[in-house]
Amino acid sequence: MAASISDTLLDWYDAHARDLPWRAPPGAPPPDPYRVWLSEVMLQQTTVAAVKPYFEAFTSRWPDMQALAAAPEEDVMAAWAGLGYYSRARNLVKAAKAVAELGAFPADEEALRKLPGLGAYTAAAVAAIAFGQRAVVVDANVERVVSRLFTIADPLPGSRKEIRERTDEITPEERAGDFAQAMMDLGSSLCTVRDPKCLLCPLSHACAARAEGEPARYPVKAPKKAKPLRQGQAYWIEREGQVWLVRREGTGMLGGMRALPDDGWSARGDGVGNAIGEALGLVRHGFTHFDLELSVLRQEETLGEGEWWPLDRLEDAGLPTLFAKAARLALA
DNA sequence: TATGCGTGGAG
DNA sequence: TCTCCAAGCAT
Repeated sequence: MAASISDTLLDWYDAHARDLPWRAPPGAPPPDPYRVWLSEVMLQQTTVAAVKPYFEAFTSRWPDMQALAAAPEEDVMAAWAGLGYYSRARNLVKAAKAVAELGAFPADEEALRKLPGLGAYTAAAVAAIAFGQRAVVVDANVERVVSRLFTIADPLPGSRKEIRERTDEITPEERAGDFAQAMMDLGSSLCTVRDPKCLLCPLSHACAARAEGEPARYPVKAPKKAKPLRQGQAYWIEREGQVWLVRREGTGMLGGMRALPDDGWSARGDGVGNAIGEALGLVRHGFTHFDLELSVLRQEETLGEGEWWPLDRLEDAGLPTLFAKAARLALA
């Protein structure tokens, strides 16, 4: 009888696993759940290359859950600046406090799922990778690999139920964490979106899409909408080597992050855009669901509640990328 | 189920 | 330059 998909993949993983800062070698005892959790949250919709320096910075500054739970939220938000999806940082702080309160990291998928910021994927990944439990881990890599293995022709996201069932069928009872990481390594290195490298793939013999001849056709995806263009203004208010920064409120766009004052473009669609001032230039920035053209204007009077921030420490303010671009333009 | 939520790299 | 999209979650 031919080796199972999971056995074949685990053999491949034992030989080819990537060495990553948050990962234990194949077959080794599981790494610290705190590090697994932190890495998994950082990796949500974010590339390994982008995460690495943030993971090193966070684990140096806050080596364990207790340290993170004791950190002021604004420090964590500032340290997250540039990584995107800032609700992750807000939920990170909440989850750290909840775990500190519990006294220990929840050790099963159901309990993990209750922590803020842990959805179906992350709860399963932490349960499998940090606690050695069998869990069905489905991320975008797994969706792609499984769609190809079984030529699942229904478009995403409608095909998620079938993909999950198929993933469950091929997930082993032992080493489910290594299996999940192997699937993700396979998806990122060989079974890639555009140019799958089937000649190097350990699962090509079992792959229906490979047999069909056009594996890149999978997964089929529903067409996406065009992004609208919004326009807005931000204000550069400088005095005696300092700049006026506000902290954005709430859980919406860039919520909790330090920022330049603006005209409300994020909440209203387009901003009010009626301020007069020296035009410093235009910043273009793409968000997930719209593109923004932001005019940066010099103003003299402070706007809203905020704080004077020294220009020579502006790097430490933790400005999200949009406002970091605006500041760069103002200081050029 | 659909929408809001960032950013940087690949092709 | 432009389009796609990555170890998704919350509502």
